Amino acid sequence: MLDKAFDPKSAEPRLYEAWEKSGAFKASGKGDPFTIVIPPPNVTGSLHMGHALNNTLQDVLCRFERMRGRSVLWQPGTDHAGIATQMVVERRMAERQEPRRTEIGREKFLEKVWAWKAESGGAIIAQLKRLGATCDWSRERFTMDEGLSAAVKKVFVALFREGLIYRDKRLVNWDPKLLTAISDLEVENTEVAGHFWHFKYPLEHGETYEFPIAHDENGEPTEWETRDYISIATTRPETMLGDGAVAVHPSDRRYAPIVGKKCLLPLADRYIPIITDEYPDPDFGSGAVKITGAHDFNDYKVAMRNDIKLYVLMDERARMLDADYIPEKYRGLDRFEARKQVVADIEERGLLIKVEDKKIMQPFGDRSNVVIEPMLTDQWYVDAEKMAIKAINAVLDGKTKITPDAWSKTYFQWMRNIEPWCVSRQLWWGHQIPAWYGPDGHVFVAETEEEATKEAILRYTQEGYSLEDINNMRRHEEGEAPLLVRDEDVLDTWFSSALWPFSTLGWPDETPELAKHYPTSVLVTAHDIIFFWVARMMMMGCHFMPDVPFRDVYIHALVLDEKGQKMSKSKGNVIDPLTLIDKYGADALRFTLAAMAAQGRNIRLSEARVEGYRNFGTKLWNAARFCEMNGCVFDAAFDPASARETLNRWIIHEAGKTVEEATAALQSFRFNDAAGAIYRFAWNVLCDWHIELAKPILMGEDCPAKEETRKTTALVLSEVFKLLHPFMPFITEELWRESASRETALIVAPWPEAKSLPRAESAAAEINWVIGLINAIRSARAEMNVPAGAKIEMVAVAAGPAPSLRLDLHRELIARLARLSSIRLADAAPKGAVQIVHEGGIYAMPLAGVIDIAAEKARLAKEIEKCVKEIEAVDKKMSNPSFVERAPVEIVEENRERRIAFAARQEKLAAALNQIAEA
RNA sequence: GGGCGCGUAGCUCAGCGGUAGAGCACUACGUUCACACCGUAGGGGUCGCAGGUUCGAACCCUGCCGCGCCCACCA
Repeated sequence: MLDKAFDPKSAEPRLYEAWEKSGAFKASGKGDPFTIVIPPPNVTGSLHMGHALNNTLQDVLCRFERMRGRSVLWQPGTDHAGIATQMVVERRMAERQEPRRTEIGREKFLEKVWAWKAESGGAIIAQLKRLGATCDWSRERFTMDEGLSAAVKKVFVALFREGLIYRDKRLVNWDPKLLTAISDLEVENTEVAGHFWHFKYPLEHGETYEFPIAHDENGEPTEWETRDYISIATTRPETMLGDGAVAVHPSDRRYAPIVGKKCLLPLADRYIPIITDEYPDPDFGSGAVKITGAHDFNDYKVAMRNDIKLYVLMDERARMLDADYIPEKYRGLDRFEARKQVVADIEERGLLIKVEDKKIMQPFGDRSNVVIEPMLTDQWYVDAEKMAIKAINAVLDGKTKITPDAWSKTYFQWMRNIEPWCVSRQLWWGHQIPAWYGPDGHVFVAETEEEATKEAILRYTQEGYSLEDINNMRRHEEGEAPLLVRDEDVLDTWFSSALWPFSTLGWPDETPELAKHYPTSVLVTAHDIIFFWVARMMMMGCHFMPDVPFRDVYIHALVLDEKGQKMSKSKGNVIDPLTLIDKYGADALRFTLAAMAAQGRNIRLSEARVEGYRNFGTKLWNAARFCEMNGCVFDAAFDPASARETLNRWIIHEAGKTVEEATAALQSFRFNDAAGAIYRFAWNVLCDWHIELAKPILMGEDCPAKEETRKTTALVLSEVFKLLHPFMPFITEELWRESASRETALIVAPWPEAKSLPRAESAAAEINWVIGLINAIRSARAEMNVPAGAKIEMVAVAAGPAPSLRLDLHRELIARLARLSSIRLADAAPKGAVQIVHEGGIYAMPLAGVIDIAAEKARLAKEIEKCVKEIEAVDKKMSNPSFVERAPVEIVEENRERRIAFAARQEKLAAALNQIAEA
């Protein structure tokens, strides 16, 4: 006996445990493999709404495919999240007033991180389970576990040997708070209020030139002033101390007289050349640009092109260096203090022309939120441009399909303009780069130190060193030291994530899982990590594997808050999915997310919607209770094709249509369409009509029709459980178990097949006629203010043989649902009756004395008005010759029929109006 | 500066070439033996604006207005 309502709190953990124990999450069976690798959440993380959506959709697909008999592997795991995790642990150490990481050293620190991971790293996994995620937890991986580390090493070494990974000294995005380089993607450019300072750089030897200050309409100069300086503008005055030149555009005639000469770099008291380069825009600012090659990406390029000296100004914390080219007073100052000082000093010397307020784009570290400083350092790079080629082609050729297709454009755009990927990070938590340096600075890349050492010995031997020399190399003044010193840096977290689709399956070993499940079927993710992750998996997968990492990429929405803002911890606008699960159950949250996951659109989550879908679950629960109370028990031996009753054939027909619709939608990732179709069928068709229409039979005398109806109803309800299971796994599984004795759990039950639910168009037409009539009667009753409880008589006027038969067949149903006391046939409508027109028939309800003549007149007039409007619309179309000529025949025919139907209806209504007017 | 997306019922959103839809909210009625987390009936939209294409446009095209996102080196 079913309880009064479903209790998610007690049922969910119980059901989940049963599924897991049963081995349902394992990729067994002989079906076609269906594989999804989970976007590994950060070990530091907890489940947010984005995860909830992402994993709901993956779980919907996995459950759907599992029921369709495929051998489903949903590969789970977590990401070590280098920067984030290191930050979390360091913060915790600080809170506990423990020694800093630099004080305890690398090894001790890493022990602490591992300890932390062991202690609280599993939180998000538990939360995924609460959502109902059917990952194969026995295969859980971590990006820093042994197997994945082996994959990382192998990939790094291979790419290095192929020349696709290299070490280079160039400008990188430096995070002065986290003290590491970061990639372009980890920089967030934000517009901030800044200033634009205009400085004079005096010319050498007090030289002067004529600078045009007014022009005629042709742009010819008309007025000049004599200048002994060149005017430059900057948003970062402190960097002037590192200027190596001033550049102007070669076509800029204003500066032609002084090109090639030198100007004084104030404060630094150096002379720097005035050069030409294509970079300066003559129409912007003064047209002259100070070139600070070591602290600006553009300037760096100019400096490289023109062989301009670079002056590194700052240390790793962005404090001014103690360097001989920096005046003493600035040394040791923070860059922002230095800025103030520089401006003050320039002004004091009378070299400040003006200061403008200006909005500027400033780069911030996405983790640290401090201003990123371009710094000249040695880092490791992946030659992304070369690796992108195969990845681009794979999508072009359709080997990987991105859905919605609009995102492939974004993918291409980024891939085609890709920059070298800086993969080294000056952190401790992560995959330490497998590179070792010899005494002469030569780098040896190998999977192990032994191999690197072997290589080193080989190289030095070939260079003519004897074994003894090599041994001597190991000796420092202090004594024994290793020949090679390992690179301290670790790899970008995304480097290991990029290998996820094959590293989790066992690569580089040739495991059975790899053979069976690669390429994976679909990657489900949000668009904000297309660059970070999808693109890089494509590059790595296409390079190291014989095929693409996934056949489909499904890009889903971002979940936003009610104001349409991205949820973020810093904004404090996060809606916790677990709170919603506690309140409404996991099923309600899942269904809401799926129902709102329309392609190409973001989701603004509203709690009312979750509540609404929780109610849907309850509705289904109650339908099942009804079935239970009325002996509708699932019978595996019952064949829906054997159903004879019209009502049963109709509901089977409708169920078949729904199966088709939901299946097609799920196959093409239209989650919202699938959810909507199932919802409408379950509530608006099965509950609202079938169950209501079935009541008289179910509650009547025992007979074959009753037995068939019981079995049909139970069967259709079972089909709903199946269809709904991917979306609402808990409540459907519970009902599945409670409503019949079954051989298998719902989670592994076969997905419904449309072909086993035969269509019955004539039955559908008949039942729809009944439904329509009931609707019409109800509507008229309400409008005539007939009390809901009152039973009234109905007279079918001059009904033809077909409607008469239908009326006769469904007399009891119609009477019950429309609250009629009797139904009889007559040749004319009785006086003082409300008359309705349904599919050409007139149905009158005599309301002797009760009827409000004026109200009935108004009602009929309103109905007639509707017909007139429809007819007018059709006439307008039909009277247009080109419509009849050019529109498809079936459209024209449809309109013709429409006209006939409405005209007939209007005629009947008019007759009714006429009659009532006489009365 | 490029690129993408969005403006449809009070709110959150489907629909994207042939009769305007859902959930929530709202109004009226309802103790019908599954369900008030319910039922029945109903109100509510010139589908951002202006042009164009088409027999026909919420849907395609162009422009404009408003909003959002991504990328980018204007010092």
